[in-house]
Amino acid sequence: MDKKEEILKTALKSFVEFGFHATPTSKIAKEAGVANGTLFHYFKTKEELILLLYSQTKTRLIEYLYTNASKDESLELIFKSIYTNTIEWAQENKAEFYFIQQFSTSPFYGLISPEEITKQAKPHLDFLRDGIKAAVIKPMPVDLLNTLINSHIAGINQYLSTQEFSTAKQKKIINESFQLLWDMIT
Amino acid sequence: MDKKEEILKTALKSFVEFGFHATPTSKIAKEAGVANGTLFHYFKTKEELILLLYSQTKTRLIEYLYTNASKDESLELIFKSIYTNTIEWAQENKAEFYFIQQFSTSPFYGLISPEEITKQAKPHLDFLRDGIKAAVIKPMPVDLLNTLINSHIAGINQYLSTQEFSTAKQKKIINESFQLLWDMIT
DNA sequence: ATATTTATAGACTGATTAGTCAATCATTAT
DNA sequence: ATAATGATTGACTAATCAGTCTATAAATAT
Repeated sequence: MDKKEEILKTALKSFVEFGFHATPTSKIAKEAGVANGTLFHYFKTKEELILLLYSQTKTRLIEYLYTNASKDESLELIFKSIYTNTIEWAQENKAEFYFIQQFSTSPFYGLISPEEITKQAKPHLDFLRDGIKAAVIKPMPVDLLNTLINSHIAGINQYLSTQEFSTAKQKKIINESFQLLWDMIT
Repeated sequence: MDKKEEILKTALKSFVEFGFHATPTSKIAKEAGVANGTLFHYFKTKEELILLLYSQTKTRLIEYLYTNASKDESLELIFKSIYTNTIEWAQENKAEFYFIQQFSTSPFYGLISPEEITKQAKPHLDFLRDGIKAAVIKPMPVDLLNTLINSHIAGINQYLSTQEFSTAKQKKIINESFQLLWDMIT
């Protein structure tokens, strides 16, 4: 029904499989079941489509992370919830997570405005600042902390993706690696 | 003089700036100061050029890491040497390091043979196995360890690249973050 | 009912691209 | 010296691509 969403969904899949420029707009349109011109009705340019796809996907991830993070719990439990949520989302939305990484290490990333980057990082940075204020997390630059945490999660996710683990084994790895990270930053 | 090297060098710069497909072979040839046909004399296809560029760059990085790693020192000192060497290389060869990351999160990565991936990871995995045998490093899957270490380094490098630090400040960050990593895995 | 706006279609275009090819130039071997 | 091999050139091509354009259909407003 919603052709715009259909185009975005199809584009993401194809971008992940073939890359941005190796994915013609004509192919996206065809696989989305719309005409060539329809794609350009919803997106002025291919670049606009790519940029929106990134912003949308990244925003959806961040929104997911903070859904069931009740503020009553301890800092550690909240952090663990965000941590496991990220990996959970990445595992359940492999293409989307991979797309974010692919985009972030592509020249397109330079086209994202600093405001948007700041805005997307804000929830994490605020949380880390709280943790430092409460003397739970080590006093370090929050940017550095955030980068280390993100990298750690990317690494775990890569490890979980390259090999096939049972759900139980997977949970064990996530728990243990969380403990490593938590010990590192506290 | 060496046109092949000149083509590779030019291609890397352009790939980093514009992306793989947004960099025409004609432009690479022009900027390398050779004719269009010359490029295809050295590389059968553009893909071959891209793949060789990755293998070569990755190999050069790995070779650099193990140059001044004398085996007389303690495991910690050897590890620290490899750690700082990686960040040093990444800082001094920003385009090359960025290219490796860009390539690794692109569909091209799937074209690298498993043998080559295994071969490139071997030095690191061997080292980690030694560390576990010597009861210095925590007993965990070496693949997981390696992924965590690589991600950590990628993170630190990103942090150092996005902001401008004095050499002294930079050294301090590297030392402190190494300690975090070392404590985490031992 | 009628007018206006929005959605959809797909043929078309101008520009660009990877790769070819036939022809020289340079180097090395005989 | 001569032959043979490899390096280099740049014009050329067949294919492809992003984006345009005109025409209709559908939805919405008046």
